[in-house]
Amino acid sequence: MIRNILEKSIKQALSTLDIKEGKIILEHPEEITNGDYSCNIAMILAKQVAKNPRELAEKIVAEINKNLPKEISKVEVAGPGFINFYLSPEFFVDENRKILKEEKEFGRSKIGKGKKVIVEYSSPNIAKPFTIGHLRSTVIGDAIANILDFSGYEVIRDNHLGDWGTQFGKLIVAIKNWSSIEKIQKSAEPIKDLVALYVKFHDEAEKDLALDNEARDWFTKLENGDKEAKNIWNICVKLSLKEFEKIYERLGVKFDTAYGESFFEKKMQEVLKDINKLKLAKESEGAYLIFFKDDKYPPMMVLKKDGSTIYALRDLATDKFRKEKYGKDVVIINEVGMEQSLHFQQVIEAEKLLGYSNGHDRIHVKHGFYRFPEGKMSTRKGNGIWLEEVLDEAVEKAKVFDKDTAEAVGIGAIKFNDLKRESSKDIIFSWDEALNLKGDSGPYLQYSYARAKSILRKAKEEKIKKVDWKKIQENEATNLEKILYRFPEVVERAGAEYSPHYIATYLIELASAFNNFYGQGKIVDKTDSNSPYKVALTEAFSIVLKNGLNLLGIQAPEKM
RNA sequence: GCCCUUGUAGUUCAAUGGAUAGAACAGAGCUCUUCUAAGGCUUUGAUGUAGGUUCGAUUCCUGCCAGGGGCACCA
Repeated sequence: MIRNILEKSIKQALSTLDIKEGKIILEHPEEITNGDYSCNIAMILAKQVAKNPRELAEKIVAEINKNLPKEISKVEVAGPGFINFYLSPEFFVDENRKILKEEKEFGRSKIGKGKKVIVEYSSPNIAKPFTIGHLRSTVIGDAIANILDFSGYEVIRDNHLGDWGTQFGKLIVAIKNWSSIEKIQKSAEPIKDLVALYVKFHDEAEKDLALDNEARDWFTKLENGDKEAKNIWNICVKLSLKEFEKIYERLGVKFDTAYGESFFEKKMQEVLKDINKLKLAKESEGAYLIFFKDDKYPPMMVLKKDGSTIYALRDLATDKFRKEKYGKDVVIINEVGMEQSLHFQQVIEAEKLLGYSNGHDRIHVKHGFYRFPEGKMSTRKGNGIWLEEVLDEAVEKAKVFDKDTAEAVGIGAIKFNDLKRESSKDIIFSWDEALNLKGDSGPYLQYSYARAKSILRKAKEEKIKKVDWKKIQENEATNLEKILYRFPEVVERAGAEYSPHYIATYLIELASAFNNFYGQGKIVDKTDSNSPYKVALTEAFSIVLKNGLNLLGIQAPEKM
């Protein structure tokens, strides 16, 4: 990569000047007129060498100039002591050529070669609505998995279904009291019925305290393999999975594995044995919990006072299983909401104590809530917005422009709206914002892609010649070229920080540069000798944009 | 009470300790006989507050103010 060439150049200059090198940071200046890369090393080292920063920078530049790599056309000192690098036109031409050659492989790297990673995401709860709240984990987790896969990791995508827990006791009680499992099976909208029952349970339980105990009993029965309980549970799981499948299909999300929590039911005893062996847990108020040294975190419950298990223990069992199945070096990433931060800190700490984890192989990627003016949404109160309705509405809105691509565009809009921001922050949900088809949006990217494709079709019709790479004489690279080559490093950063939004914001910048390029004059023009190169550039743009959209899980329509 | 997290134009978001804090939407003004106007161009407008560290702070540290989340039998 070009970064390495620049770094080497700087290092060489520093060593001839006999300066102990500091950390070399290369960044892109915000103003593109300030060069393609900028280095602040002189300002950092100035004090150490007792020189003023500009003076030092000048010396470094003089050294670099003595042995200037062909990729660099100019190096200069600017501002308080920045060293700015201007890449040569030949470099950009070479990059474009590379993009056309590598096509959908452009941006792929081997950073993660030989490393395995499990990305756990989406993880909806059985018999609960798939709301817009689940969208975040689904979409962000999927993008992270795509990015890591593209970076050479062996990625296992796991949907950790919430198919176990006291909630099922509640559901069984509700079904038995106010409906029947047969009725639900016949229903046109079984999940909505189940949710309604769940909500009703909570309303009734406020008046009738006996219901909660009944629910606990039924969950215990379920854990003990009671036939009736198991049957109801099985049906609920099947109905839910069918519903989820529809959503995943529309979102274009796939999983490699979907071990529900129930799968770990029998594996928890082993974890308990490990805990006991190391004497990590103590009894308190009838329950059984792990206490942390110096109260680093609040104690974590593993068994309830009635002896039944709780999700913390299931999570430990899950990770123990993963380490056994995929090897102890596997990295586990949980894409789960912020509100579970403490839980994951506790789980990870416990896994360190248990020897399941070294502490670096367990990562909680957090995301904020979708927030509404009324406050945090809650399935319990029944005011969550169903994702299906949001998708339908988005698709409906997209039909105004083009019916054929409405599904891809509407869903692209929703996904991009989620992915474009740093995930840890809350999203204040507004229909206008989420369904926005203008500006910094998924449709803007898709539109730009379709437009580029249209130009390429036209170029073919007009029989524009292929570029003769040897004959290209460029004096000044376009802004589009100055952004295109950065894709691989953006992917690298997005992967390193588990942050798809870097790709999202990059793609917007890229598409803007292209649209500006488009606005500057004809691309397909037989009378223009530069036309072949402009067409090649358009193609390079379409390739990079498509690769980027793929990573975000957003479709790129050929026509719109 | 303790812990975590967030405060950037009217609004929604960017910004690897760097240069004149970028976009988009909304507002004002241009721009389709031309490969897609879901576009392009111009323009108005912002770092909650008080300190500290630093050559340099939206970014790091401390206090305060304001939002959000979590803290034992839900997941």
